[in-house]
Amino acid sequence: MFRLFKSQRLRKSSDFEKFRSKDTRSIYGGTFVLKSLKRVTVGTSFHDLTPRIGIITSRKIGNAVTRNRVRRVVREAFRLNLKCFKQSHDYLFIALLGIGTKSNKEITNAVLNAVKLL
RNA sequence: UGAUUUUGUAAGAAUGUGUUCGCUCAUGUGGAAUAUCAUGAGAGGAAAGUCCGGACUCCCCAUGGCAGGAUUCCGCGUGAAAACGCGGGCAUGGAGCCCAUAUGUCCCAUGACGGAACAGUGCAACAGAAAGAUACCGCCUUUGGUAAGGGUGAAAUGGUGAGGUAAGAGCUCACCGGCGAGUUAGUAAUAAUGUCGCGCAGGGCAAACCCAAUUCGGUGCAAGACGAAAUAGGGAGUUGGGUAGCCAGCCCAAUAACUCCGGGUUCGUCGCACCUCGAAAGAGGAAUUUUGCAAAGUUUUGCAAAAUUAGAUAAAUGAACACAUCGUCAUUCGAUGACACAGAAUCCGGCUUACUACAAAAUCAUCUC
Repeated sequence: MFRLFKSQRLRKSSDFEKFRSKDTRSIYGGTFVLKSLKRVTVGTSFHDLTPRIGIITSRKIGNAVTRNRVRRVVREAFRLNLKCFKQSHDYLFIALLGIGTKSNKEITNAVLNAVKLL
């Protein structure tokens, strides 16, 4: 129920390139930007319809330890609150400078608030 | 007690236990899957910087020359090599002792520590007349000579005394200092020298070019191999091409080869996870942990058995809650907050840098007896 499959993560650079299109909705959350994009689905199975997420943590936000932490926290927020994310949509989380000082709970709550506005 | 250095161990978003969820890999359940279940494993001393050296990879397994890079006191040892350890020498700096007819001795620290030569070139703030060739004041027999005196400076051509001179000067001499040769000591770096020679014809920088000796083929896992997918032998140019920066040598080709532009694809597997052998099943070995036995005698050794050996790829090693274990600091003294540097990316050995706590050892400083 709360599993996170590889099919629920964006793993190809072509998936990331699609977020450059005009249909992308984005919201600024202080220390991050969250983008969403409706995906063209072919099948009707779970893996075809499930929302997917990609996380971008550039070297600007800190060293490898903080980047790892941000990735894990955002992934965990996505996994435990999958119902908040729309079906057959792709989401892109871009971490910005200053996110390294936020605690795990602060990041989780900020992400969930941003998803409701999208 | 404090500081520094070295070594070791890891630990503050901690550790342990439990509950709930989750990730990666391996093995198993007849086969397959992004399904399911079970079992097991899953970040560091620097994983970092990518500075050296190697394994391994491909390129003509790599020969000669040029160019280019690297190294640089001596001896011994460890090591595949880089590098490290020990001892010695020299230079510079500091503390102590001795000392002024002196300039030694000892301890500590630091050191890219070959070469400044009738090999060559280059560089140098401020002050100063002048920093590599020069005359500001001064002195003299004044279109010139003079480095003794003054002044500047980190540094002005060795010091003291006498002779000498127009005034001066190693111009000459004595002593001291210096350089070279010889001799002696030492494996050597080097040191000593009442021997011989040289008046000492010019300072610093080689982490400036350079010179000398030794040494180095290039490429780096985005190496490289295989599969799948995709596509139009399209256009232009060159005439041998490949080949390390270049040349030679070497290899291949002869109507094809190469370069550029344009177009397409831009996925997977292996490499790659302790090692070796094997097609595979498997066999042998290594290391770690636990248990048992034995020996020494109190944490080591040996034997036996069992288990284990990180392997991701838009990046696994995690999240929430409860309980237990505590330490330091701050505050509003219920509690809350803070508590190092930092995340494997082909693998090893070094170096360097970042940095917290604890333990041990050494050195130094201070205090007490």
